[in-house]
Amino acid sequence: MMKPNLVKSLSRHHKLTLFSFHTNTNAHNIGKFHTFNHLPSATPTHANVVKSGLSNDTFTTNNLINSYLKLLKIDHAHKLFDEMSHPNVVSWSLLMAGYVRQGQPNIALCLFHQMQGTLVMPNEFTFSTLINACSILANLETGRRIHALVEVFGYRSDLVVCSSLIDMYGKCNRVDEAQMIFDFMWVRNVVSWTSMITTYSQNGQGHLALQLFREFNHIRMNKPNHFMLCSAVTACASLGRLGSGKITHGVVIRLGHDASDVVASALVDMYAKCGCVTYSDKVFRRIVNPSVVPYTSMIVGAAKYGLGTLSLRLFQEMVDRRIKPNSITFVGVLHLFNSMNEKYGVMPDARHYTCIVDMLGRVGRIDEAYQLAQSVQVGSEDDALLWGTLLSASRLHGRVDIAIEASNRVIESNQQVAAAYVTLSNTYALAGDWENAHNLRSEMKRTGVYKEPGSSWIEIKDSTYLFHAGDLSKCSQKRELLSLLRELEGRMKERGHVGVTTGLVFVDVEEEAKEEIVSLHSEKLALAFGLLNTPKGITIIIMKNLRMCRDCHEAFKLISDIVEREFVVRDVNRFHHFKNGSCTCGDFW
DNA sequence: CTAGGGTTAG
Repeated sequence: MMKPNLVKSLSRHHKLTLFSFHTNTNAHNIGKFHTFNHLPSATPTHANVVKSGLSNDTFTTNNLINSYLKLLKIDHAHKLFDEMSHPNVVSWSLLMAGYVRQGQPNIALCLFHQMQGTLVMPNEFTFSTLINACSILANLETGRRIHALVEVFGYRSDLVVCSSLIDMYGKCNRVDEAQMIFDFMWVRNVVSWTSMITTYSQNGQGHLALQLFREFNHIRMNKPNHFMLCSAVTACASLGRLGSGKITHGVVIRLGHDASDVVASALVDMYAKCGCVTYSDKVFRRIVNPSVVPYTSMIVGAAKYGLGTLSLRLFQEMVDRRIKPNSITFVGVLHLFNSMNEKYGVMPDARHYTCIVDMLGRVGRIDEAYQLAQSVQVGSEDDALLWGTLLSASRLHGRVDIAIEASNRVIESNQQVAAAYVTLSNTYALAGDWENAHNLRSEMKRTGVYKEPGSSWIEIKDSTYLFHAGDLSKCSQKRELLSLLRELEGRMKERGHVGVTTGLVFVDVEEEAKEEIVSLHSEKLALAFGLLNTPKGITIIIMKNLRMCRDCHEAFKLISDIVEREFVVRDVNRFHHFKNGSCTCGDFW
């Protein structure tokens, strides 16, 4: 391998020698690079060097830097750069992009800082690289500063710069700002459309993502590529829209993108989230070398539908195939919590502890859950999740004492405050302490804390039906619902579910006054039901609060038996937490 | 000679 410093020093001090050096030695090395690294344009061509070597030192060195970067030798590249007497904007941009690609976007930003101390002016390449760095870091503050410079230097209409800006704002959860850029663009291409669709999709705006996706297809400027299709499929997944998901799957196949592993992974996840684990499996089995991502989707999907054995089998299969599970995989297989660090070297963090608290809490081991929550040091951002989880478990098991403590911790975190109030109030109500329940409600009213009502929806044929929690007023068949529930209870008893409580529990607190919570088994798993008629007169039941629980699955199967029809159930109490920010939406409890 | 989009969780 040639020594860059040698090339450099020769080029600086012995310019005449440079010619012969490159002619003889470097030509040989070019051949080597080519052969060993399969990077056709990784090295400067002989012609480039000859043409510019004597007169343009910067150009030559840039070519060498570029070669080193393509060979992932960033240290060599940086060294060359440091030795340059006149690095230009290309030299700077090259190095910044190299660091971003290498996973060190912070260094790229530092380099820009250094660059600002020189007379070299940034160009559109520099900006798109820097914006990309901010996007990866989800560093909104710096992103905005660079955006300002984009305006100052007159690159606001550059297509690539705008696409990066959309992406950056999207990754920082600033949908409005991303949309502003998109709306003001004069020229757009597939990438800019994809950036916008992805921004919607990743920020809980699946409807807008699908709307924009449809619009793109409607104007027929171009066919969607695998990037765009991925985001569209993800949007369907987040909405639980099986119908749209199937249509998008059709588009994927027609456009020949079904061989893309990433698209296939998105499809696997979409079907799992829409409740069709069978379809997930079909798509999954077509992936020749599935990565940890589709495996995780399958494992989590199976676990959510109570198919614990399948979930664990998939996990075992994954491990057997030497695919390394990551921290997300473990969220789906918490049973293996203890082997996380020992066997796989993944340190459990706040998210995993929250899941354990959830698991202990659900089965009624509240005190252990409480102890664990207390012992874990998590960042303040994760506090709401951790203590909110404990709070809902306390409500489930009527532990007013822990509920008070947990809700205080949630309120202190300043996130999900309204939900904490409601849950605490409901805990009081369930314990028969109506006075405190009402006091809390009045307190909320007085201080203007408002809780968004939770909702569920179900997709049947081409229509989506929406229900609000507890709102059975539009349900014309309340009586049928009740008799159906009785039947369910009876059948569950037949299958050996002892300790089934009969009847309905009314939680009488204002908005949720009419919410009926049905205790279906000894662990007081509360399932709220909605009911509707399909055009064909078939009864469909919607279950709220479906969780990872064997009994849920049992109930689910029973309902399937009764309605004898494929249907989709969505877990509506979902909690969004976006990749790069602390933005939350949806209804956690 | 330099730049931009995608998949897994809670």
